Amino acid sequence: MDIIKININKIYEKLFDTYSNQDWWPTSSYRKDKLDTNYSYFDNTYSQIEIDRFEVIIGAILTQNTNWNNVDRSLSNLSRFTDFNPINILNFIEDDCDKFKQLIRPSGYFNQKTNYIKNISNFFIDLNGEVPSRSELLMVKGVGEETADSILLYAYNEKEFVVDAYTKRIFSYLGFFKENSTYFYVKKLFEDNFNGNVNDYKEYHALIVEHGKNYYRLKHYGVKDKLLNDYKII
DNA sequence: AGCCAGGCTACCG
DNA sequence: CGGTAGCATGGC
Repeated sequence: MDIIKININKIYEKLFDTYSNQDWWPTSSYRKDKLDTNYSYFDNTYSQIEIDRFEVIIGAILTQNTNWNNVDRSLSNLSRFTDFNPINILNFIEDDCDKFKQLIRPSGYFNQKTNYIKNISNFFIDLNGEVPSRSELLMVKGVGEETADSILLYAYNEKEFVVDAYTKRIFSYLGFFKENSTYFYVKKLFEDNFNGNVNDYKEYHALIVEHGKNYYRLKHYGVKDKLLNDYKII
């Protein structure tokens, strides 16, 4: 058996034992505000399942290079004024773009992200309930590799491993690949070696982020990471 | 009081 | 191709 395969699976167990489950999507931590009837457009076309999906998708856009605490407030606002219905969102942006930007202001880059949300809303509507392919998602301006995989994994339960900055920092530090490895290389490494199911994929990514926050911020890269020291690939 | 967040696009050489 | 400026707020 390959040491890489063994350790990638062991690290998952170790992280899970240490941090327990992370309670990410689809369980949202933020407070869902009651719909504001003055601004809601009351579209009823979408089932709750679809709305839940889209809520994850919006979160995936808003959290790009942004702390989840900030995203939280934006999601609260969007819940209140649009109920995460893509039609309501598009109508809202059309109606009062500046106010929409204020809704998502807490999560930063609000000009860019307003456009991204407009794009993904149109894309989602055009899907008509179909599961998007990865390459289709990547054609949406505002959706890059990590966001595409996050959407597929957390909104659609597709078995796609999500690679983020922490994944690269932690596992390059541990010697699994060089720091500049491509997204695709790292993704494949995990998908070829990790034995987990879809839910384990969700958990693994969340655990990596949690561990990264503790030991792999830019200033103290890997410093004091005794937790994973045993799994270093020389 | 700086760093830094669950990145992406556009543009550069 | 690979590398990087710009985007923006809030938390610690």
